[in-house]
Amino acid sequence: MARKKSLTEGIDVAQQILAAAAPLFYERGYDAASIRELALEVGITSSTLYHHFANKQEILYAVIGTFMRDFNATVIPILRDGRRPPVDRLTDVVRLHLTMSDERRSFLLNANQFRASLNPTQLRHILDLSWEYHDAVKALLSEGNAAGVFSIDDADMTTMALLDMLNGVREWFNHAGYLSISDVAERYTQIVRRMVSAGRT
Amino acid sequence: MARKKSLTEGIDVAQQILAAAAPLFYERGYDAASIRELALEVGITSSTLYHHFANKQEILYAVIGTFMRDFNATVIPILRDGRRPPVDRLTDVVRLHLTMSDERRSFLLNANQFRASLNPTQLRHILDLSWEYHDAVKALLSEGNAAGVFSIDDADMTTMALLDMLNGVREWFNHAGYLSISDVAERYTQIVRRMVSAGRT
DNA sequence: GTCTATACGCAGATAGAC
DNA sequence: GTCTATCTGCGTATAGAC
Repeated sequence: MARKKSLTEGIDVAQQILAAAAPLFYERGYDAASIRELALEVGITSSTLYHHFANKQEILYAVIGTFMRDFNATVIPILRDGRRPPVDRLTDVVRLHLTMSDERRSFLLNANQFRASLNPTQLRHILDLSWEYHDAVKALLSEGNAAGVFSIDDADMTTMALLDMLNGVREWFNHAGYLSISDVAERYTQIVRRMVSAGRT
Repeated sequence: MARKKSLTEGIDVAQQILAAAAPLFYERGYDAASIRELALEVGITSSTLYHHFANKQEILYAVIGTFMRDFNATVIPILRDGRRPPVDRLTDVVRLHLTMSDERRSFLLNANQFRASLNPTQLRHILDLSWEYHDAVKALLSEGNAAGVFSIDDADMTTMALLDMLNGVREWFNHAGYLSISDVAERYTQIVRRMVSAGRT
């Protein structure tokens, strides 16, 4: 008879390490979180970690990179979907950005916070991913502006303002509060529409 | 004949420590920055640091608290100056927030980043300072809304969005870029006016 | 109020058996 | 692929002389 499998059995160990590292780095900080603590949470020893990753820095890089790639893969196609009205695409992205960065609090677009902990090559790759998203948002704003459905003065600055505002939410949003992340998304959608002067729906 | 005084002579050593600690903590992170490194930069030994502060955590607390108190003392009177039109007060605060957080990059309103490094009492004091500012901004938005010069749906959310957006600037703003902080302030003022639907000037 | 010397622990990382 | 054992250095912090 086949024995019962544990929940995590069969899931790649490297994946488990990343899944444990993400919230650990986010909550305690990269430097404050120790390799031993991480190993303990995964249920392995710290030596085993080094079989899967060359060093601690590579784990950080993998955490940030993996989540940002996922995020971009989800969001960028929506931003670029020319068949839909710009306002609708913008609304969807506001909601998705807030939802994803809440569910996976370790997701970092403002990876700036970890700039000092990554080597130059790693940092460049991360920033490239970040700019991919930024550029797609900016392109949508410009497109809407050209089409006359948005009215903005400076697409670059408006994009920065929008992204910073969305990234800020997970810092203060608390599940225990009276607002759900969905409530916040609804209110933020209204604010964003004002920012781009899209009028009321 | 009185001997020539060095620039820093006579300035309180504790003040010098804070002035050196602020950028160090900001750039390398609180955990990554060592007490020895800080001492070296001030030109004293690490032992001497402990004559002025009980421990490293107290230095962090003093850095954040000092700057936030200064900031509030400058900005809150402007927000509450009932003799001036709400739009003017808001514009001034956008500019001051950006200018001050650029000049003193270590100034942290989103002190959330350091929540794990402060003890509960310290954190509470810092968050109290943060809320003082938040509340003053929110009150201004509500006042303008009631007076009919602003039009916003949710003063709380708009305040959070506004502050996150302003705090975000120092993360990406680069002196080497083509925009000065004053240029950014001008563009952000326009964006903020749209957010509160204050119309064009 | 500043120094020299040092305690003490824990960090990241490695060697080598199984 | 995971373990036990361990290296080595640096971290915060302290003792005590001047």
